[in-house]
Amino acid sequence: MKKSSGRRKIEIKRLDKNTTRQVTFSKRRVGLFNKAAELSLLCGAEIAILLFSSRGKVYTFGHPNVDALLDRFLTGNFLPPKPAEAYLPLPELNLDLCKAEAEFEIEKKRAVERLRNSERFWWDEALERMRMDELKSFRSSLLQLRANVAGRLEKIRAMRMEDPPVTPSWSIVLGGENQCAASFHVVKISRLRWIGKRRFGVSAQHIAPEAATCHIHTKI
Amino acid sequence: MKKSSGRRKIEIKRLDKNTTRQVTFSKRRVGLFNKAAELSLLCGAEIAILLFSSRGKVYTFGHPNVDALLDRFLTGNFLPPKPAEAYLPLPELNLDLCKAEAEFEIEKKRAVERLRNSERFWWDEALERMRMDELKSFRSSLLQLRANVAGRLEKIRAMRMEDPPVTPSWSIVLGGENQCAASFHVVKISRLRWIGKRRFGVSAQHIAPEAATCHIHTKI
DNA sequence: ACCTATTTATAACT
DNA sequence: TAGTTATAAATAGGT
Repeated sequence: MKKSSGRRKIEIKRLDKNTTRQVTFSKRRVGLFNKAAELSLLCGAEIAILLFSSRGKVYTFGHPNVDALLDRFLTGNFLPPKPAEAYLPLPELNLDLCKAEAEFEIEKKRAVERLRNSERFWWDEALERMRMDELKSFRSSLLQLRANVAGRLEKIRAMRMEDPPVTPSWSIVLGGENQCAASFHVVKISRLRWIGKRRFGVSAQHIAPEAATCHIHTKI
Repeated sequence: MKKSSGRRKIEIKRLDKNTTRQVTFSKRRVGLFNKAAELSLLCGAEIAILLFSSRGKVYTFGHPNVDALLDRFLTGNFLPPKPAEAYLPLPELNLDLCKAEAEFEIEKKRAVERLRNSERFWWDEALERMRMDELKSFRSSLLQLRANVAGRLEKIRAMRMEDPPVTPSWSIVLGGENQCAASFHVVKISRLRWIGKRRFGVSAQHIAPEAATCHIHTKI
């Protein structure tokens, strides 16, 4: 005699029964995070997942961890930070690098001024227009940003302490960070169907209104 | 005669062969995003996935879209914005709300000043200390933040236009946003094994060094 | 890209 | 929430 009717095919649409929906959420959440973990390990990829349940709980998955990946995404530093050794300039580049130092300092001063003058503008103006709730959100964003900046500065400082650079510190910048900080943009926005097809970019008439968008970002 | 040897079991560890790794990445990426889409649709959950390939490409999945969810996560607004109707104050609360209006305006002015005076400080100081690469990252963060703020303001404005509020606009704030903006914290940090077990919180001796951490955030 | 033998995930039930 | 089992779905290796 059968002990279970076994798995049955279901339609992929909102589960109406409350208990079923909750059980399915738990099971599939674990399944999703396992898939993410496997992908990460098999292919050396890094993944962050933010999962908001309909009842306001948030589950996150991250390899190596969520915050670093969010930070990388928001700041556009899409490549993982490499070990400091990777940033040592090749000998034959040393001359160029030394020549660049002076220009670099000037460029930096200009950048600071640009930020001061242009970026501060919208901020002042926006503050006036915000309502209280908007102010609160904005403040949270700022705090987050401050934490990110502080964290990054501290990390860099710590690195300098324990690993005194043989090359001038800005050479690390030129050799590595600049490369890492290269700009990216979205080259492809395709749409993923909820049901059926296993592929991106299905033809337009197949796209349901609830379709999610899938972005692929690529170095400019 | 067999047309294929069929699927075979593999060990979950980095795939050494380059082509295999790339093919697997593509296939499993699609599989992962489909799982996320199904979970979202079946259970009414919202999901953002950031996937960094080992070669510097970034793939994102988001329902309804990545940016809104990142914003929600970073600002701590974990509950989805409800439709405006949900925010109408109950009749018996109307008196209190009206009384609150005046205080609210004053509170807002104070908040603006606080932001001006305190938040701008670290920014000025930090700018001076940053190196060029740090400036660039910081600028990216600012641009992102500006985009978020602009988007939010615009959305709110659009909502007001097409749906003139019967109640004063700040009542929406009090009734809804405050509730939504409640603080959360991490109540559980469990670890997920890469291989085998399908569950969080495996005992410590089973945790591989490459284990990912899984956070569960809950309302305080 | 497509194919198919298999492995893996999971819906319903306990 | 945890276990069971029949079955649906994903996918490794090959073309």
